[in-house]
Amino acid sequence: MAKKASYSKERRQEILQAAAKVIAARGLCETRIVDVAKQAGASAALVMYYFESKDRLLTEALTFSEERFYLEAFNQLTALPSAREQLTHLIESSIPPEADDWPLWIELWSRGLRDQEAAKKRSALDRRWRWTIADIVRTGQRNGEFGGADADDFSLRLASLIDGLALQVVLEDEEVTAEKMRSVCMDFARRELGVEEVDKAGTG
Amino acid sequence: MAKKASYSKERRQEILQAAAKVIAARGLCETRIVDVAKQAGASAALVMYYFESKDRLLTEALTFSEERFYLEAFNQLTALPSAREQLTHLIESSIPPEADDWPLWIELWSRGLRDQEAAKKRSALDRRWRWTIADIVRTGQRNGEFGGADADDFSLRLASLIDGLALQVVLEDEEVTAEKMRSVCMDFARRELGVEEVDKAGTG
DNA sequence: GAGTGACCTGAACAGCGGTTCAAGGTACGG
DNA sequence: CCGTACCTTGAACCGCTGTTCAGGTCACTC
Repeated sequence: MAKKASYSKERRQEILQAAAKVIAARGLCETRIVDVAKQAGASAALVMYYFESKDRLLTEALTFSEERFYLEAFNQLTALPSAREQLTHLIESSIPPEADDWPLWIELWSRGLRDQEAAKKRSALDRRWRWTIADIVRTGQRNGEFGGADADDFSLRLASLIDGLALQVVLEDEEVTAEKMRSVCMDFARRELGVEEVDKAGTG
Repeated sequence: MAKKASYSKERRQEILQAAAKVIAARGLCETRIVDVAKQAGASAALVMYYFESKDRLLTEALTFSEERFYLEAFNQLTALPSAREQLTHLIESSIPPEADDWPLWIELWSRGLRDQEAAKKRSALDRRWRWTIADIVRTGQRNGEFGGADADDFSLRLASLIDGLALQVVLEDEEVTAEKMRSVCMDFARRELGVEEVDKAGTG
């Protein structure tokens, strides 16, 4: 209703990106508007000019950042020729610390517990992520790369596995290294779909 | 070194429990010392008397609460006669909303990103949880209830799956209901270990 | 060159909330 | 009773931070 005109879209996005950076560094609780403003090379008042409140800024920053991550990942995927390679790349790109936005996801989870809007957006992002997996699987099954498992079931299980494992890796559980996460995920995919790991085709 | 004598152990625990309750209700960021004090039927100054700072209170409250949860769950498990029933119960007791401390776990995760102490404690708790699963599996394999899979591998995969799925359920993803989580976990266990679901043996 | 509207800021406001402190119970030993 | 040690509190302190506001710059129009 009382939605303010949003003015310069670019400046707005700069602030969102700055906010995401600060959140990733300091955490949601410890993020001050002044920090965000400094990071964006602006004044605190300007941040308030673009966002009605700190609350809205934070929620938007988190979802904006995850949206961006998804789009980039999706873009990279479509450039790959085979479903096998796509799935391998998807798994690879989920492994910390190369995948560096897990901290933001975790903050989004905790925010989603009380912020209805954040919860809704998070669900939507995750659902799209699972659909992406399922689509890869279906494509692979259609052209004979993959066998067996139901695509939707598989995507839910793989996505959950990735979430659970990445959590351990990010929080530095000694028993769950990035390498361990990789092997567990790839084993899982191989067993369920009959995929062979794609050797990272070398430089020319 | 400069550790204050901790005085009345009971009062201290009352405060910790009160803190956990407030955190679960309001979230970590929004938890005020006054809220905790009110919940514990005490003054804010008393909370400061038992804990050097708000920071320490929060971290201790989270880990204390999870420790309690684990002990209770473990206790229930040992009362069950067969490995099959133990595993089923373990899965059941992880499903929200019956399992009601997932919000606290999520807060602990986000806190673990920056609080070294919280991260360490979380890792330890999770490792112990996985060992518990692995022990059940080994017992079951020894007496012929279960077959196949490597116990440690299985426990990591099941625990990760549970984390990932519970997350979706807690954050109310429409596609992932509690029932869905149950069936996915049980299917996974059945497939990997050859378990049949234990019918909840009725009231004798 | 006055007017307008988008963009931006420094400075001040306001009140919240962690922390401190001086002091009042209360129990117990001598 | 007096002393002491633990437990508890109301009240004050004070720094911090979200938010507001009055105004300033710039570009562009008539």
